[in-house]
Amino acid sequence: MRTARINKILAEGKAGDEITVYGWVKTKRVSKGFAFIVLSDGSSQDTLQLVVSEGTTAHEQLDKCNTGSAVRSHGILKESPGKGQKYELDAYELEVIGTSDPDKYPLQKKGHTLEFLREIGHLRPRSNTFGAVFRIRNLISDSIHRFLQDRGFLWVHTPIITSSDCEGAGDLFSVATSVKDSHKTDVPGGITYSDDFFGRRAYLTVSGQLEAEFLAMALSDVYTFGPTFRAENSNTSRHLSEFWMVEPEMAFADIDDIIALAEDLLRYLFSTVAAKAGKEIDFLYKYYKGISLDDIRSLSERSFTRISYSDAIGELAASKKEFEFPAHWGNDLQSEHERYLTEIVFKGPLIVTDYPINIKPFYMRANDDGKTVAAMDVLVPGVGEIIGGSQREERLDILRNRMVEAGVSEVNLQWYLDLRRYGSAPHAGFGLGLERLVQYLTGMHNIRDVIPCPRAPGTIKM
RNA sequence: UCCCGGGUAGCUCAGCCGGCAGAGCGGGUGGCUGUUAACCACUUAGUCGGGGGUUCGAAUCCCUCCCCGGGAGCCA
Repeated sequence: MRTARINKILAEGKAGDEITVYGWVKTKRVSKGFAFIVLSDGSSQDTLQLVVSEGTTAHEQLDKCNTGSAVRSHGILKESPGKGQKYELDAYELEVIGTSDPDKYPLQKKGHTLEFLREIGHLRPRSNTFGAVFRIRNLISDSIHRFLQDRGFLWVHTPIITSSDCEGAGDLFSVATSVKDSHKTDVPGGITYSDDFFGRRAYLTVSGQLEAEFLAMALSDVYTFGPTFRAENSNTSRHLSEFWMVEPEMAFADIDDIIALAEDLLRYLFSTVAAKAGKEIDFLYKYYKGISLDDIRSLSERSFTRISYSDAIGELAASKKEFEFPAHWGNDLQSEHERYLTEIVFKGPLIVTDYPINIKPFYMRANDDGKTVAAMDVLVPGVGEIIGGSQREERLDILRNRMVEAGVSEVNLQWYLDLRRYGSAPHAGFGLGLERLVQYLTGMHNIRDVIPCPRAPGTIKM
C-alpha cells in the first residue's frame, strides 16, 4: 500500500498529477450531479477535498461514504476553483475501506465541546483540535531532544520503578505483585514488602532527578525525558497523575547556568513552534484564544524577565490589588500571585529565583544568606509553573544537616551522599513539565486535553 | 480533599415560584450544477444522572449517592 500523505500532496503536488490518497471522511456535501468529500489523514492541519462527479465509479460509493469512514481515492490533482483550498482531487475512484454508521458515529461535522471529546478519548485525535495539539506535542518533544543533543547533552534513561521515596514531590504509587496476600498485615493493603517482588518497597518514580545527578557526576551534561507519576489527590486543570518531564542536569554548573539553559531551551521551542506549526497555532488561537502566533514569535525573540522571590514579594505587597492571601515573605507564591505577576505585571514568562529555604526540598543549595536557596521557577501566564529547578547542594555536611531538618533518612541515600564524598562538584538542573508547556503553547485550558490518555484521581479510561 | 456551578434527545441547551417533554444542530428522506460546519423542505429522536421522600400530580421541591466542569491546596 503505497501512500502519499495529504501534507505531502499539498506541498509537493502539481496540477495534473495522478495520485492515490487515504484518509477519513470529515464531511460530505452532496448536490445533484456531484459531491464534495473533505478528507483528513492527520498529517497536517489541512484537508483534501475530493470532487466526485456523477457517472464515475466513485459516485456509486457515495452512500457508504459517511462521516468517519476510512477511504481510498484515486484521481487527478487540480487547482480548485473554490475558496478555501489551493488544490482538490478530481476523484474517479473511491473505495470505502472501513464504513462508519452515521447514526452512531459520535463525531459530527459540527464542533464538539472538549468535555464531550474527553469521553471518547479514542476518537478525539480525529478532531481538528486534537490533531493540532498532538502534532504540536510531537514537535515540542522532538525539538527538546534536538536542542539538548545539539548542546552535547546525553539522554539518560532513569528508572520508572524506583526505591527512592524521599524526594518530597508528593505521594507515590506503590509497585507490588502480592496484594492478594491479605493475611499479611504489616503494611496497608496487607502485604509484606520484604516478601514482595523486589524484597523492599518500590514505587513509580516522581522524578528522575536524583538518578540524573549521579549520571551528571560522571557524564557532565545529561537529561531525562520520560513519564513520571504522582499519586496526589489533586483535581485541577493543571495536574495529571502521569505526566512527562524533561530534566536536564549539568555538572560544573551553577544556578545561572541552568537559568540560561532553561531560557535558551524555551525560546528555541517557541521559535520552532512558530516556524513549523503556524497553521496549528492559528487554528487553536482562533477557537481557544490562548496564545497567538505573533506572541509566540515575539516571545522567542526577547529575553525573559528575572526577579528574586524577595523582590516578587515586594512587587506583590506594593500592588494595589487585593489578594485572597496577602503575599508574605516565607510563604510560597499562591496561584493568584503567580497570575498577577505573569499576566498583569510582566505579561509573559517570568523567572523567579532564590526562594526561602524552608519551602524548598533538602537537595537545593543553601545561599550564603542562610535564608534562601539557589532555586529557580519559570512561570507563564495562564498555566503557572512550567519549570522548577535549582543548584544542588554539593557540600556533604550542609546536605546532611538539611536532610536531618527535613526528616529525610540517610539509610537509603548513601549512594546520593557518595556523590558528595567522592569528587563532589557544583551541579544544577531543572524539571520541565511537558504537558504544561504544551498547554501554554496550544491554549488548552485543561491539561487533560494535551495528552492522549490522561490519568487523574478516579480517571483511567483505556 | 475543600468551595462553587452543572447533569433534560446522539451533541449544545431551554423548560425549574409543581399541571401534556421542547428548540437548534446531528441522523434519515427528498430537492438543488462549485460546496467550505453548504442551502431548502419534511422527518426521526427521551430511564429529564441513580435511589429515596413530599404531593392528587415532580424534569421542577426536599434528602442522599454518583458523575462532569470551574476555583483552591499540593506540584511540573
